Amino acid sequence: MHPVNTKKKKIRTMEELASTIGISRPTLSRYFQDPESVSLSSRNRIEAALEKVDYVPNFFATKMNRKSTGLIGVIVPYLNDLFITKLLESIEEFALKSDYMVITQSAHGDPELEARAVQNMMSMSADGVIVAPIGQASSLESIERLKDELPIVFVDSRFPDNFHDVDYIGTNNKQSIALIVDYLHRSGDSPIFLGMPPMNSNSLERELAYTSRAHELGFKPEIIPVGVGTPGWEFEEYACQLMDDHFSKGAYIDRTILCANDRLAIGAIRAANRHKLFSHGSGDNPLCRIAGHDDHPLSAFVSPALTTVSQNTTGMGKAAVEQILNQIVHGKREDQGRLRTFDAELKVRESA
Amino acid sequence: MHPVNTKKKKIRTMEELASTIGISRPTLSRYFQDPESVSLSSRNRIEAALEKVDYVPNFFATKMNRKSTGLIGVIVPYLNDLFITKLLESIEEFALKSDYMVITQSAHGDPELEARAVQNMMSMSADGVIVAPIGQASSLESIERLKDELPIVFVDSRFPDNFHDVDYIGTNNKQSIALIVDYLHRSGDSPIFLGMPPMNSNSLERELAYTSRAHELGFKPEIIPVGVGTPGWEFEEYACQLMDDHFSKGAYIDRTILCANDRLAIGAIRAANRHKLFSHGSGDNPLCRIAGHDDHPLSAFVSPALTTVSQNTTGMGKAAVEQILNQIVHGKREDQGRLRTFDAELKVRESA
DNA sequence: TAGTATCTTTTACACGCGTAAAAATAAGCG
DNA sequence: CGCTTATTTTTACGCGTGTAAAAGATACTA
Repeated sequence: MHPVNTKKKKIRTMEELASTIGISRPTLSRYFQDPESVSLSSRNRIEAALEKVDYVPNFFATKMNRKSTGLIGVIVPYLNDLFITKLLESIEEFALKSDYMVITQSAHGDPELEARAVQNMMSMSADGVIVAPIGQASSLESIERLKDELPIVFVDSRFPDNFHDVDYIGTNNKQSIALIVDYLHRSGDSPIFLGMPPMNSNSLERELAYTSRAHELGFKPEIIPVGVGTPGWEFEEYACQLMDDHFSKGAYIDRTILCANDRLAIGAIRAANRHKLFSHGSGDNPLCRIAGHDDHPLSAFVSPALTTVSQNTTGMGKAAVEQILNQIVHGKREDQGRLRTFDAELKVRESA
Repeated sequence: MHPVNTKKKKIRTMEELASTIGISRPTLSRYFQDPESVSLSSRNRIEAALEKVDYVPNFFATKMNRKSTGLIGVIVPYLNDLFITKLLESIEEFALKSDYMVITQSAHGDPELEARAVQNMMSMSADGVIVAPIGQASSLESIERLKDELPIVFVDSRFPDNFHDVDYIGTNNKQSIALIVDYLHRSGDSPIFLGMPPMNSNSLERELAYTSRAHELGFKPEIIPVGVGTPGWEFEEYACQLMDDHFSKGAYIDRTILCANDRLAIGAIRAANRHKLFSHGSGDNPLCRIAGHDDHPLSAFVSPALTTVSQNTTGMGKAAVEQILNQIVHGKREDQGRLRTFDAELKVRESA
């Protein structure tokens, strides 16, 4: 009737489609898995029919009776963090390039939900799972079961004590922290360290890397004591309040503060601005300096723009996919998981 | 052997589990769907067995032959935006409360991927789909097909011209813009408007709301001309460059700028800071004022802290789930989709 | 042209579970 | 204790597709 917006004929099953084309269903099935696996004449007839028809294969039926589901699961600790979402986008990009579909589940910071996500992955028999764990509060038993059942890769954060046989993709905290510590040390006052709440492996690794580098450079490491109470995931708020308290008492106001990540740094900068620690003096001689870690997408837009080191999220996402595909293809798991850590790059801006 | 970390016996199918318990598989099946639907004695035997055993039902098989899959699909335009991720978390929270599982697919700003996401949702026969469309570039045909097949709800952004029969959850832009315009107007200079690239319905609605309110208040609306070139999704960068250009020429440096969203405002504030438009004069008398829209999680942490209006993301997520559940339960779709728009709240901070 | 090797399609069965209908069991009642 | 009814379990079938094995078609050789 209407030349435009013509409704195509709705076809529900492959059987139906096969009979309207006049071939057998298995032939059609093989076409969908690989168009080359069918003779040219069949291929042409199928493709001609697909033009005039509205058919979507049933997801469940296609995955059900198959050795490989073509699914890569991704479990993230939460979504409200641009570092995580950048990583996620990168993972999806590279998984898609290898014709894998990505199923993402966020734990929303809750170990129970993380355990449920693990269950879902096993239930869907994903070909492999990329896990950015919540951290210390993670449901270790469930992740351990996941490990026994499916290929897995840790990304961003890991468990130092267990899981030695699991591949890990992350930042080379030793290198990245040394990079920024060196810069701060040579460009001015030696830095003190504002850690993040001890939630995942990065917390500890970065603090240790800072201490170690301080010793190497010959200055005394100094860690800002964290407040009481559980800080939760709102790093900006946490750091802002903590530093606001300190600054109010006159503490640390003329120091160089290295923050364990950019979100903390953004909070700290906010606190410093409130106390006018940057605009002090008419010239370009601020009282304090603040640096971060990650190169958060917004770190260039706060004022003063945050000096930091950039994590290679794209590389990490790509590597995570590579590692999981490697396990999927080669099957065997080594006794010792492969570690791939990425070096960071210095991003000197204004805050230090 | 080891008292701790005992590996439970791995059971692969329901059949297997049923036979080890000594009951029939359908009884077990009914237990998993509703433990109450099984006699107490059977229930006890099943639960006792489940303690000693490691069994996860097959996801695909459970969803396959069922009228309702218990899945709610969510299609988002991209993930690198904290407004979107907050919305997503809220949607997941409320979906979970109703025992639905959420499947999220990001289009990564790409209409082709959005179309693929739509296909996936149909392929999985989700019970309903919540769509935050890319915007004008969206693959309209595919969304239209989705609409014909499954219950859907638009959230955040919609298509004004078509889809009158689709439910919509969003911000009451008319109210929210009026709120901030009124505030700016009465507290100082009348605002000029920095729009976002015309990508989704909010772009146009907010600009119109601004113009309309200006007329009502009796001042002349003024819209900052957008630069050439396609701005992409990096709003901060876009606004920062645009305003940096303007400020360099001395344009708008003493004006009140209302930005269509916080990400633009954060970019604009950055540009203003570069030109020292806030720190001008020793007192609290900045040259320019900047306001935003959304209450982005980081807007309180830039300096000056961003004055804005807050979108009720929690309410919107909850409403989206409610609407989709409503469609799922009652089935019938009205000729006219239900619109639920949420009023915003004024957040006066420092930037205006 | 018969015979053999190769490529393609079809037949037949499987996957793990949901669910309606049939069978079995339990409960209630005179 | 026999009969009826309510409850629970089991039998039997189906979901939409993948895939191995059988059948068929085609090409190539002698």
